[in-house]
Amino acid sequence: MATWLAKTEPTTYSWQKLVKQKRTRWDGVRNAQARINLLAMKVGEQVLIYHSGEDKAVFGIAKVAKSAYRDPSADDPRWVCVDLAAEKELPSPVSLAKIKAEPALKNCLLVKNSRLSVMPLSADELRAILALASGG
DNA sequence: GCCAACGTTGGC
DNA sequence: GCCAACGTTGGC
Repeated sequence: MATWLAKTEPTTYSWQKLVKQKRTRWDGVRNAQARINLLAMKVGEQVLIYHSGEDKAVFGIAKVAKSAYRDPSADDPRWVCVDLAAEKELPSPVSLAKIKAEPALKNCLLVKNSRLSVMPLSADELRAILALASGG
């Protein structure tokens, strides 16, 4: 089972808003590589939600509620979106600084490719982030 | 098909 | 506010 990380600008759409709404359409992704990742998501897979901009931290875990389908917010029918449902909030947010300071996460795409908005996480990377979230 | 110019994202 | 990294566009 794959795990993912999706970025959002909290002023545009935040983890807190997802918790309130319980479920949302994750649309607006306009990057070819991110699109490939969206297409690979399967229902039930976990997606860490990361805030860029002011917060720069992972806040919670969502689950894929609906796999990729045409993004109605795009003119070009090739862009896709998924539906995500809030699953659980991390015990504490994991900041980008902590992620960068953690040797196990040195090569994760969040660090390596700061402009990618939807990316896969390896099992080890997920473990490392969750460990940081519970104070480890 | 190459590459310079430009736009955007996102960290600092 | 700045700039590096990256993607896209358009002239050739």
